[in-house]
Amino acid sequence: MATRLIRKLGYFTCLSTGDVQAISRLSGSQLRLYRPRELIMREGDRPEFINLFLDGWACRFKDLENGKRQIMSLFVPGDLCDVNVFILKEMDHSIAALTSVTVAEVSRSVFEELIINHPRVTQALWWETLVSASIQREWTTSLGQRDAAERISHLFCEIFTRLDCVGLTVGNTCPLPMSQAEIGEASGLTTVSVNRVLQDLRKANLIALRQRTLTILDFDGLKRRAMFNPNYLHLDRDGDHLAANS
Amino acid sequence: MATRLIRKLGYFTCLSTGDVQAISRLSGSQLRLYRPRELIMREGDRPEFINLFLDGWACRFKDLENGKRQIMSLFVPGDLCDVNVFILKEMDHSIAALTSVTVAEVSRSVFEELIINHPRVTQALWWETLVSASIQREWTTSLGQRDAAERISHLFCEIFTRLDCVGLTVGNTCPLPMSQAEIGEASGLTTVSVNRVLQDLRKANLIALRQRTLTILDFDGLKRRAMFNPNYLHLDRDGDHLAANS
DNA sequence: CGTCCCCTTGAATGAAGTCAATACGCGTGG
DNA sequence: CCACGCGTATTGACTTCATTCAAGGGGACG
Repeated sequence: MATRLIRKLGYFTCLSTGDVQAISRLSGSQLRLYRPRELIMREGDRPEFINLFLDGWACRFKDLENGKRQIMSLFVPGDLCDVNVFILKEMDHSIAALTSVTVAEVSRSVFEELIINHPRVTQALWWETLVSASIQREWTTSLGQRDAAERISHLFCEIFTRLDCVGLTVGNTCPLPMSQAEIGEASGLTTVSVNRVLQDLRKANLIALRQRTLTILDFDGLKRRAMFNPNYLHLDRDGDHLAANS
Repeated sequence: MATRLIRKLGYFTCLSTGDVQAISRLSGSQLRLYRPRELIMREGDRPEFINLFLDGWACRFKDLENGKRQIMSLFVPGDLCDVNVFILKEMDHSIAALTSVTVAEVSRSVFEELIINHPRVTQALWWETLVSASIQREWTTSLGQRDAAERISHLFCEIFTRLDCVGLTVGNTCPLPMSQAEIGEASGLTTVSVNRVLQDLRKANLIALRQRTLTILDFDGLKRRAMFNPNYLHLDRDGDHLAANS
């Protein structure tokens, strides 16, 4: 079921019952399972579906000629992979599962049927697209201007907030199913640096992290350390001012 | 006139005469002029227009609490600033002019009229949106995995290619109206580092750069130095495979 | 029991940042 | 016309943060 997505879009606007049902129908699309590290889309592929992530984590990444890899973004349950990708002839990067992953493969026709008949959902998906772009810009900012500890702290603040709005946190804990190497690939650091930063954050009593579970012991402190401002996630019911038009 | 945008969209698909006329009408929107360094949108503003850049360069940027600034993306003539931004309640970053800038302020109603009546233009604008997102991911990759010389070389390759596809290059030269400090803000480096990298690229006979004009003396060499693969710009007539559906 | 992956730690190295001084080009106003 | 100021570019010396290299430890699993 697409409950994660529906819950997330609720941060943008109030969806009607019909809207909710229409979105639910997306997860009636062909489901596909991937194992950890399995490729979901490969650079050069022609995109044929919009992947709706129902369960598990995945990432976009690019391998460079010099052997380095950058994880450019993360997918968590409730995320959609590029509304309207099939407009592009081929993928310019790859997508891989980080954990076991379940996706619904939404076809072009199913998607178009949805947006033609549900203008409010269309708006909500636009919002989702704009937020994804905003997250990507924030990652650019992190890599450009934040030091190692700030980057990782920021990443953790973002992940916790994103998971919280799809109901995947428990108290001050959330899953974090990434190895230190993968955290490094996402934050432009080496495994060794990630490890040292994590030690520091633990010593400062900001976080605990073990067995792929993150506990945020001092969210305010972590936010301060990260210079984290959640405004870029646009979770404050952005859509309300558009209600009159719907 | 919106000739730059029209020319760019031509890399995606063949537009009909009616499509072209409809896009041209966008530049009949309220025009606005900005001077160098003037703010075009401010963090916290409610977006009310889609800015279509007709002339001059601008940038998105974010100021961090520690006083650092990251330029997250560049706008050159023919670029659109966030199709459908008015869905967001407020801007999470600012946009400033780098040079003197002319924009057309496209209102929500004018924009909606365009996409309702011109499905092929709608597709082309989706393509533009997806390419912008792709560029943002490439910047993330650059900042995460490329060293100083590679970042700046990559930036130059990208800028030249983008300008070329809107007709703003002359031979192997193009405008580059950014100070070394601004190049640094875009590439996550200090002015001093930018200066040293530029010396190196000049000594290697890859580029010349003076008076805000970039000359690429050895594009292949520069691409190699940058690990530049233009696939992420999707300029190879991506739209052709969709022709049957239009 | 051995292997593989992941995490941890120390020491040496290196890329980019910081600090600081100087030079250059250009427009303004005396 | 020249002096001045301002923004921009350049250069050298020093520092620092993160990387690299290398080694070892722990846990899961066949």
